[in-house]
Amino acid sequence: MTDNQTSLDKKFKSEEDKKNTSETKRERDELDDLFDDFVSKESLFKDKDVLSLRHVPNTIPHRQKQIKKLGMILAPALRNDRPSNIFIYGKTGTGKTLCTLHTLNRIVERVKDSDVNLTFAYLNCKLKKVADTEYRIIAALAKNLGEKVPATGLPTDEVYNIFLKKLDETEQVVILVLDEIDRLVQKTGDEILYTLTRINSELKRAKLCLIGISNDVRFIENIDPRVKSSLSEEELIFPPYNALELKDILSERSELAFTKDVINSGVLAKCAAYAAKEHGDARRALDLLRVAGEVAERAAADSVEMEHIREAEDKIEKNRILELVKTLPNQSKILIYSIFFLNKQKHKLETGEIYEAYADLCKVNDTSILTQRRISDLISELDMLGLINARVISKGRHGRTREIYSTIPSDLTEIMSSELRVELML
DNA sequence: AGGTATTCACATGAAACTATTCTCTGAGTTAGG
DNA sequence: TAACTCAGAGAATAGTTTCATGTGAATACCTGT
Repeated sequence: MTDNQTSLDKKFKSEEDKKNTSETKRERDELDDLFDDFVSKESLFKDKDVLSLRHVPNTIPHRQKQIKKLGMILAPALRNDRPSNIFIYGKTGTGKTLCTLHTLNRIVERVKDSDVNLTFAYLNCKLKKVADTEYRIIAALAKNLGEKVPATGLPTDEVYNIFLKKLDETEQVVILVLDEIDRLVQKTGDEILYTLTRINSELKRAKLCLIGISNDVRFIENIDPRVKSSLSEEELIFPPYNALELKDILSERSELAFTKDVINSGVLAKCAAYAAKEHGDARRALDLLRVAGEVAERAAADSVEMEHIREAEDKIEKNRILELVKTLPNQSKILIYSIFFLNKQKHKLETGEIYEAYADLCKVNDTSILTQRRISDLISELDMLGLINARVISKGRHGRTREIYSTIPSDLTEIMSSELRVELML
């Protein structure tokens, strides 16, 4: 056992010494050239921001129907009446948030010069530490109305009262958008929704309208029926975009984002097809286009070609995995590092050997060692994330175990391994 | 040969424990009247 | 005296461990031919 351990230690250590040698001398002049090139070359992009997720475009193709309906539902606000509560659902990247914000912005703009007092608050319930508990939601809302509340220390109903009081101070219509509302309910239960839907009966002057946005269609089915009926007075469904619609969106944005003739329609179609394959997610399509543009620019090409798309696809996927691994808890990082490491010598691994390697690594890293039971669960989690492939097999007399191997291309595991090693101080 | 029992090496579940984060409370402090 | 802060108590929660039980098939062991 101990022999085994020290040899493993050595192996882990020996690899990091290999590469810190040759790069320093010629770096400087090359870097100068690179900068010169970059400055002299004209950018492919006119305005890269248009392709970013934050960008709110002026027109939203293929969503007129939804926007119109939203507008119709919200229109009573123009007359200082309370619009019906709305429940919106649709998959990610189908423009739910975008359309909602667009419509709200327009309506607020419209109302600006009149004497109607209309505001809206947008909260993304997914954001940790911002809006993922009842207290935080209310606190965030109160802040939104210009009321200071301490981040902690007050009873929830106290904050609630502060919020109520401030809200009712003036005659106004407040539209509250709760994005990813399913996360909120998942974490904290539907009590808060009940409170919020009932709030209007306690208000004298102000009126509150709720807009709930959810990715999960089934979400509305398993919440309190009282909440259900009052939250979804109106329902709005955003279907996924198909490839043609995605192409329209892309071409519209690409005209704004790129300089002329950089992109031909074949490339756009390819982007759209790729994203349509992934359940019509416009966000992905735009991302892909942006990265492809960057790749092309880096390759000093005059236009974005198919191969750039392919490369971008690859790059995005790699980034996604990298991001995933980076956000893993420490123990899982050690675990996946040991899997990567063992994978180099052997394709198919078993729980037992991984656990041994993991335990050794923990000792090296001076971290507490979790039990095999827990590791077993962590392995399942990694499997769910798609970082590894694990399936239960029975090897007869030799027991039952999981057969485990990494699904990540080896060049990427190399990169991650070295990053993890630095991070974990192995 | 065919059938049954054993055994391995974990998987899977449930309950108990722990550490961390949230809420709440009341004492102390501050500021305004 | 009301409003505000803040430390610390208690509740809720997530992450783990402990204990118990389950699993599928290669292998060992019988049994009767």
